[in-house]
Amino acid sequence: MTDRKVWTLKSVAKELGVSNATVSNAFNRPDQLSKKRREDILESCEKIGYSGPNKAAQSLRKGHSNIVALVLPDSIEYMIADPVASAFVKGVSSVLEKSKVNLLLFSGNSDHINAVADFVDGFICYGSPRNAQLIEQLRTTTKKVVTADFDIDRKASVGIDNEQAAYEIAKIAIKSKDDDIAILGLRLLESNVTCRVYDLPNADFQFSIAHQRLRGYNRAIEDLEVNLRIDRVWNIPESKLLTALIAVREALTSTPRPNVLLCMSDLIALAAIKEINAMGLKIPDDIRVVGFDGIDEALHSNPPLTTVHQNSEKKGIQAAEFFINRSTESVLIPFHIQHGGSV
Amino acid sequence: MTDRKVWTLKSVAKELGVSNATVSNAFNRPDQLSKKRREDILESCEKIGYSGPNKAAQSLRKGHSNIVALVLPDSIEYMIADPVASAFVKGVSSVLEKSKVNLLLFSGNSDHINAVADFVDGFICYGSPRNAQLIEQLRTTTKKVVTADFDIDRKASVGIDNEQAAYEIAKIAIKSKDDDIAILGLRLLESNVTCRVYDLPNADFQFSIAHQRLRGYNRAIEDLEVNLRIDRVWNIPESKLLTALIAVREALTSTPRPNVLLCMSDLIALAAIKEINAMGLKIPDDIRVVGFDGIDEALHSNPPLTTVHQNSEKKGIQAAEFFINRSTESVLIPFHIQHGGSV
DNA sequence: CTGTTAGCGCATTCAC
DNA sequence: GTGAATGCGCTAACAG
Repeated sequence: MTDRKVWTLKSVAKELGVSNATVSNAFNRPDQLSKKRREDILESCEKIGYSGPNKAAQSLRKGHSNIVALVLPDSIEYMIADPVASAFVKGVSSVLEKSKVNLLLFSGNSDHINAVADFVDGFICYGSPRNAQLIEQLRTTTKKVVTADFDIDRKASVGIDNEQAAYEIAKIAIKSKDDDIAILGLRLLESNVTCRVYDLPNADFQFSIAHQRLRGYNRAIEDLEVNLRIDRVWNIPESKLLTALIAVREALTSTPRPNVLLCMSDLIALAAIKEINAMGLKIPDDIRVVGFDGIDEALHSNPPLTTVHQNSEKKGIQAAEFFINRSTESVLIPFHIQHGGSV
Repeated sequence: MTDRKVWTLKSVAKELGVSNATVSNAFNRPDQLSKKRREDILESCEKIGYSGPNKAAQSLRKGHSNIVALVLPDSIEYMIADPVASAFVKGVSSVLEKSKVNLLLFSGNSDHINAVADFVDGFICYGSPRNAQLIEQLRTTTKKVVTADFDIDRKASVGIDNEQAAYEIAKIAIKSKDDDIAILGLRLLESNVTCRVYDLPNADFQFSIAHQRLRGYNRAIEDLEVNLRIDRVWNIPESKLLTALIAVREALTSTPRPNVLLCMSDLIALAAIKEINAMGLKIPDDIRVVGFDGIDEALHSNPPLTTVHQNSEKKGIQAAEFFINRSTESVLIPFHIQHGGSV
């Protein structure tokens, strides 16, 4: 295998007997030289195997790379397992691909956006990254930032009205003042544990979608004048069946057994439905269950899940379009209640 | 909002009254200066808000970036929808994340690897990219390349013995010399159409996994001395239920109706099972079906699918490890027959 | 241990 | 239209 010469713009210019600028212009600024000259040069480059200016050097010089980093809430593996996150990524990538912008996947567990910040034109950030330091880094970066399901002041964002959605679904789930409600929360706490939540953190975390949803539930609970016992709120650290199952079992085996389960994700609700069926209890007669997200699987449970449907793919599309258009807007995307048979 | 100064190594050096090299060394080569000096400098940098050398410039200078491009067979959206591809990506990302290497997703529909080649340390290429030009570009790049389910001469690769696997599963599916076999192929043709295949292309395409599997099927067919009619091979351009359904219907409505379906992916086989059930036919009595891949859904069809199980996630792990270790090996990963009730 | 120098590969002035 | 010069931000080699 003969090692082929590695061309640079400079060496190409010398080879062709023209100046560097001319070669550069041939690739970047057609108006700066005659058509014929340009075509000759491009043809020669093709022939010798020079496929154009080095993009890394170009990026250093021009200050942009045509790459955007998608900051995920957690690991890349987790994103793949989570249908909601996958749908978002799908939406983002469809827009970027059309715009010929490349996508770098960035784990929410990473230490520092610096590892990629200088290579990318900016960040699309989906949900609050597990490593909270990234938030501060994103807040202070000079690069473009669009967030989704999560806000950083003065940055463009897309999301839904989580509080209102939670309020509406809770109103549907709760039918009587005597209902005994349990809330299966998703990432209510910063820590990675599945447990009951007695005290809620005060800080930034209050703005997480989990807390927005919790406020919605609570508002419905107050409106309907029902009582929420102090030991009825659980934290689940990630939206996974097996993780959710732990909290589900705790809730279902507590005495008295709650008869309304407000779940902050469909995956949690589906875990609950499975467990309730396994226990031989009837949904919705013995227990009512509502979810959040509207994933496909929610249509196929027994009974189908009543849930908040949000269009994650569209959210991704919107976020990517905001990025491309350098928007600084914040929008709320519509959601709707999807009626199954679980209430 | 006060615009904070954007520091460069040079401006920081001037500010601190030391030379560029000293600042650079403080970040990159601790052995080149006293501990105290280093700590002082790093602390000052922290204070003024300089978070270290620009990675893009660093990469231009050093020649590596700690980013690897994962070249997908098709769009990113398609990868997300395909459980086999997702599992592969999951495997790759788990290894890269552990090694603190960043992942750029690169669509197999892209025009040219140039768009990212100068930013990345190399490519992991999963399956033959839809845009065949990328293959040639990958062949001639000077960057590191590892391929999976697909080969480029002289590059490291991981895969399974597709021909042998296809041979074994076909031997299980075929039970009599009188069996009437149909082959539902995945990407047997380069073109994006769902249709019968009468002639097979000769060129490079012969080395695709589809053709390896076809050879396996054919070897079993010859071994068992059964006859494969000339109009019994279909091409399906992508492993999707709806796309597969078209070919499935063509096959099932042809006269005489085949009684053995050799499917090159589980998704295709599952489409077939669904359709056969809908037609009121019995599996395996009326028709036998086998798949390829061993995805989770194959366990839950009615009846469960008999298929070739391959560990895609492990394949991803292996590919990423090859990349990290600069391996130039080619390995075949074991597969096994997963017995369901469909034969 | 420190500072100076010369590029990494390129794009943009500015004269001609 | 063209070519030389400057610098994007950095690091490695070298001299001190």
